[in-house]
Parts: sequence; structure tokens; C-alpha cells
Amino acid sequence: KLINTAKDLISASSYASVGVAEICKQAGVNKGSFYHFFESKEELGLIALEDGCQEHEPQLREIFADSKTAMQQLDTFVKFFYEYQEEEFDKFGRVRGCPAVNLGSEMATQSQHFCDTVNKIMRRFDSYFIKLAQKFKDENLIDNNVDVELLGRTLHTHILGLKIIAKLENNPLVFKQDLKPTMLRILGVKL
Amino acid sequence: KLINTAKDLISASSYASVGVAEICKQAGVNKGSFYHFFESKEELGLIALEDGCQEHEPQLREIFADSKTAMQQLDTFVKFFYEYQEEEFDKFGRVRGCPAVNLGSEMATQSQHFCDTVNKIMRRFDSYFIKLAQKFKDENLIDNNVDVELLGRTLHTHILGLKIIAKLENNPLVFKQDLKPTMLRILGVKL
DNA sequence: TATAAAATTGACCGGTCATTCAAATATAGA
DNA sequence: TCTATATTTGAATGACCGGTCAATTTTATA
Repeated sequence: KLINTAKDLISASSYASVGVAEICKQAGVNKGSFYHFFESKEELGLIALEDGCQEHEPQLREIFADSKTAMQQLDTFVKFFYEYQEEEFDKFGRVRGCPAVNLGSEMATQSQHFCDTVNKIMRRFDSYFIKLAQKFKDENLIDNNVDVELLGRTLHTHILGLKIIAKLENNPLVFKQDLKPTMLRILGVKL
Repeated sequence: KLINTAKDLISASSYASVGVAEICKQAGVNKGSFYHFFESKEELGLIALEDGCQEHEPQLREIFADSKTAMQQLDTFVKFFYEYQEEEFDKFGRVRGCPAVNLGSEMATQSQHFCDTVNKIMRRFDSYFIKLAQKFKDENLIDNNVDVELLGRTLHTHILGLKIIAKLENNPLVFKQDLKPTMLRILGVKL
């Protein structure tokens, strides 16, 4: 309960702006109990971060399933991504972007633990896009001399940038029209 | 002095983690004096943010000078960008990414003022890249049916993503090899 | 030099922060 | 039922937060 509350509250504003007291109150738990289960706010933050990202792994595995063609994977991803962000926007009235990146951006210079954890998560997400790029290459849809690792990371990097922009503008539509054509453009898909 | 100290301290960690007292101490000013010149921490933050971004305008205007060809502009930008980030890395031992985005990402959900200001800055930066894309189009280096506004924003978005990654990995090399080829790829420059 | 305005000082405020703790209560195993 | 362990309680801690203020000093003007 504490972990889920922390996920919600922190991703709704920021790590620093959410106090232990607020998390406890929202979760219906006393502060003493909090420190019985977690040794610090940081520990809870790290666990909530990791937990929140693991949540999406099943969906991601499905989206990037090997049985799908490259283009099917891309289409499913774009569709899922947009619908998820819209859903969140409707629910919270806010585009929250990427909680991991938000936390990483806030804490990178203050806590090595957060920095390391976020980097690990980033690399995990990278791998899905590298696999996607590899698929495009295998299907001969892109230049055969291309570096799929770089391409995958570039796709992911671009999506991070998009999430930041969408969060700042608080506008999920940013994803709707532009994402797929831009991804195809980065991949250099022959039409 | 307060503004410059605020710029340094905030971009070195985060808005929330830097207190008014610390800014004053570092600037050699008393708290009372602080509130003689600024009515709140937020006001100083906003001014420091705006000020820090204005600083780069002359260089940007030079980089994207109309007299240069599209490819020259891109080359100069990439070179300047990398050298600047390296310089900062050497000086502070840290890739700080984009202060505006860092602040925006931290404060977007907490202060409409910060959100608005950062968005304004983002749109200003967008315009340089839109002009660059237009230049590429004018010189017939890219598809003539392309939407230069989208293209410019996409370039900028990608760079924001790169800065985040570089900050998280604290590695300015992220910019070195990949930036130019990726920008050309996004632009779809005919080789 | 007289005077009004601007700037500086540093103590002070109420509130919030993460964290601690001793005591009370609930739970589970023998 | 007895006992040891896990959990819960909520008040207390000291540090720090942004912000205030009356008194003082500096500066500029005339």
C-alpha cells in the first residue's frame, strides 16, 4: 500500500515535494510503521520506482513479441503508448511523462542510487527498441549497414524527449500524429 | 550575484534541494537582502531560468546565421553543442543536461509559472531548428513535401532526449558520435 | 551638510522535513 | 495458554524550510 501510494504521489508531483507524512496519511499508515518496513524515504522511492517500471514489462513483452512483424510491433507500440498516456491524462488531468526519467532528472545529481537504478531501467527499455530495430533490419526494411544498437537507443531517446515535451505542454496529443512517422523516419524505413 | 548563484546551484542539483539560505550564503548576501530584491524564491528561480537561457541566444543566432548553408549550420551546432557540454563536464564533473528542462520536469506539476516559462523557452529553441529544417528544404537537401515545423520540433525533441540520457549517464560522449548522423537521419537528408 | 530613499543586517517566525523511540497491541508457534 | 516475534501507535526530536521585520547603515540628492 505504501509502495503504490508513493508511486502515485511522487509521479504526480516530484520526489522532494512529497513527504513521508503525506505518503503515510494517504496510505492509512502511521509514520512509525513506515520506518518499520522501510529504512528510509529513499529506500521506498527506489522500490516504488523499480516496481512501477516492472509493471509494464508484461505489456512490453507482448507488444514486442517475436511472432509479430517489425511493422506490427511498431504499430502496436504506438497505439498502446498513445492510449496509455491519454488514459493517464483523463484520470489525473496531467501528462506525467516517464516517472523514471522524472525521478532520474530530479535526483541524478543528488543520489547515486537513484541514478544507477534509473540507468538500469533505461537500458532495459533500450533493449526493446534495439530488438525492434533488429527486426526491421532482418526484414530488409532498412539499410543493412546500420547499427541497430544505436538505432534502438535513438528511438528510445526520442521517445523520452517526446514525453518531456508532452509533460511540459500537458498535452498527450503530442504523441498522436507525430510518433509513428518520426519513428519510421529515424529508422529510415524504405517505403 | 544572487541570480548567477541561483543558476549555478539549482542547475547543479535541483530547485527543491537548494534553499534560499544556501543561495544567500554562496552569494555573500543576507536573507533580508534577498527579500529586498526578490519577493520569493520562485521569482528568483524564474528570473535565473530566463536569464540562463537568454545567455545562449547570441551564440545560437551566430550558429544559425542565415549566411551559412544548412549543412554548415548543422555542423557548427553539433560542434558547439558537444564542446559546451564537455566544457561543463570538465568544470563541474557533471553533465547538467538542459537546466530549463530539468527545472520544467521538476516543477511542471507544481508551479504553472515555471511550466509556462519553460514552454516559452522551448518554443524559442524550437524556432532555431525549424529554421534549420527550412534551410535544408530550401537547399533541396530533403524531401520537398515535408513539414518543416514538425521536423524542427522533432530535432529539438531528440536533443532534449539526448541531454537527459547524457545527464543520467553523466557522460558527454553521448553527444559526440551520434548526434550529427542522427540529426541527418531525422531530417532525411539525401546523401 | 541635511535628508530621504535604498540597501543591509541578523534575529526570529511558524511550519514541515525525515527520522526515532518506547510503549502498546496483534499475531503465530509450541 | 504461554511466549516470542511482528506490527502498530503517536508523540517527540532537531534540523531546515521560506519568509518577516524592526533596526541599522549606506547611498544619493539637494
